Amino acid sequence: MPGKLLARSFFEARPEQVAPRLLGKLLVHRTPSGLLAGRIVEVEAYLGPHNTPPDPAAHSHRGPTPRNLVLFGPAGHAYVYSIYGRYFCMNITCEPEGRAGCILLRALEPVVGADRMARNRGLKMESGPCAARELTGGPSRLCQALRLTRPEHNGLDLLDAASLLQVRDDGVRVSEALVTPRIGIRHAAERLLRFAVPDCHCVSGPKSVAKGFRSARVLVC
DNA sequence: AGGCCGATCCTCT
DNA sequence: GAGGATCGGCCTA
Repeated sequence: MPGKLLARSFFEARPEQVAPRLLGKLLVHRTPSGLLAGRIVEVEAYLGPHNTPPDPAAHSHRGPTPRNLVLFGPAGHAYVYSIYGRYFCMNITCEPEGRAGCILLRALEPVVGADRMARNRGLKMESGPCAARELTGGPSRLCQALRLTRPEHNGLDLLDAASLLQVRDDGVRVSEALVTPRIGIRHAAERLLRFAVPDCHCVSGPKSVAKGFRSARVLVC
């Protein structure tokens, strides 16, 4: 297994603070047929209802429901939900237990098992820099590539050595992050809560968004 | 390169 | 009963 597990305290903080620091970390899935791993290169922060101003784009906006209950539990767990009847998206919970807040994973860079990810996505294995974006560039694409589903993975502890799904730190540091509005939402569409590795060819969205047109760069502390 | 559209179904009101 | 943190195909240019 590459790298080491992260401390719970890493995630027991505000999502907008955790999100940029999550860039460069590994998402590792131990499947029956082998290890799948990708480096996190694009994320979005979604804020819990205790915040002022509130975040109407967040699933936790109107308080706990059967679907979003995991968001109000302890930090460092997987929140996986289904969308548009066909896809899944994966988040990591933040904030101390009792408060909601999470980080949506929007893109990975394939690290281990790219050939199997391509098969999981129903793609032929091509070479070149364009392939990675099609493989794991997008919140539902990365779930498909790593075989992540709500029934199997929602609520899993990502910081437990025994867990099949983990977030790990292999020492790679991302010093700078691109900050832009979040993608694909109706409410609070102007807030700068999307964070991406600058100039990464794996990030999702239209090219203008991917390249960070009209965005800011911040140092990651 | 960008915009529109349909697929498809779960969740909450 | 409506709408959604998406994707891929097809259209225009």
